[in-house]
Amino acid sequence: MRVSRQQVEDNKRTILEAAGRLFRERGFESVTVTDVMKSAGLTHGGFYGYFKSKDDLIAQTLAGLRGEAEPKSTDLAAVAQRYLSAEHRDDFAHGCPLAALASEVSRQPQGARTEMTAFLKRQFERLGKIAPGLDEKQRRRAAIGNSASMIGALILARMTDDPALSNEILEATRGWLSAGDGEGAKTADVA
Amino acid sequence: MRVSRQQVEDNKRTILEAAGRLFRERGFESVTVTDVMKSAGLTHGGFYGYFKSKDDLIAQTLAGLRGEAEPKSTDLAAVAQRYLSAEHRDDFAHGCPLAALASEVSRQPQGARTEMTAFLKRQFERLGKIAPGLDEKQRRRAAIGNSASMIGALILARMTDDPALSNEILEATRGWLSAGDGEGAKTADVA
DNA sequence: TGTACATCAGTGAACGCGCGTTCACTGATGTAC
DNA sequence: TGTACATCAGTGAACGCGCGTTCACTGATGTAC
Repeated sequence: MRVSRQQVEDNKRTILEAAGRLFRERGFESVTVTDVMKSAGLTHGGFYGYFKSKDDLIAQTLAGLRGEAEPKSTDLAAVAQRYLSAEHRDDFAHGCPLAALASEVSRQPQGARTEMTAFLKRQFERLGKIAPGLDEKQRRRAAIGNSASMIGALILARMTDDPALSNEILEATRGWLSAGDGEGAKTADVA
Repeated sequence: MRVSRQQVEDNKRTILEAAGRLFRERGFESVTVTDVMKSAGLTHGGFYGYFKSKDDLIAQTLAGLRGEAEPKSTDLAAVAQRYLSAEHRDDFAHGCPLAALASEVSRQPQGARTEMTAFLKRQFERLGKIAPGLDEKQRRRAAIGNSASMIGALILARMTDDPALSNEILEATRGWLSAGDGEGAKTADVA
């Protein structure tokens, strides 16, 4: 059942999209090659026509994140508001790959780690442009600090089985991030 | 080869300690029952004398974290300094269980999520006592924000395969956390 | 305190299962004339 | 443009393997007298 060249191209994109969703939902290990192919409307046997191995699929899936549309923002508070929303927390499949997969990537081979690192670097650069700060260096530091906070908060909010605590984590982190100095809400150095 | 009651007690503790180390190093899924038992100096067959299932082992291991000694601190900056150190980053086995396992716990059954939630609550309470802030509510917000930042930064520093970026993440987050207001290094609301 | 027996922690072979991967086959696509 | 043939994307059975789990057995521990 040979299919057209166009179909092959479409299928590869469909497979990568399915993998992107499934990996974020359930992690790399729990998702099988058969799961991904079925989700793309194919059978598992055809997989190795597209990818060298499951590891190759993982690396290519992460590389493909480059193409995903990032919501444009000129305001860091707006970014945090969206990132730390209940909707984002509850939508693993289309959410931030760093929050969903960073821990697991630590234990993945080279390819995956390199691709995810590239994604992280772009995130820092993107936030660095809209972060406050007197100079480049301060803006970058703010970009990194804000990223770490948002990603950490989202991971914790997703981890707990206590809904009230989950909401509190999102809300508290939003408030803490946007708190001015007068509130003394940052660290011991301030106190 | 029956062993003494004391030995049984010791073995259970040894198994749980081995599991705590291995799970943090490699994640729940990659660690096998055989790995844990071997690491405890036993064979896999005896496992089900101690635990109902692998899921039960996971839940009991997380419950056992309660007993781990937390370094005493009265200073949030000192906590961050230690938490965001290269040593902590490179020592999965004895490091923070939240940084190592929070993502995977999201996809675990009830038991694991409940135990990890209890651990997280204690962490918030512990930091709430030493966090700056005018009232209880502000201190709790600072405890949550600082926790999210530190955990997120550690996860990202462990994820990347770029050593320079990894160090930068730790250093930038430390600096960002302790930055006063004058530096305008927090969020768009400040700008 | 010593002895005889019951208990049961630990062992290692074996199980069923699902995984990643391979492969012979099929039939629609692409190409040569 | 039509026809004949070569190509090759997709299928589904089969593979080897390692996993979680079970179980008959062993022999040291614990107990009853």
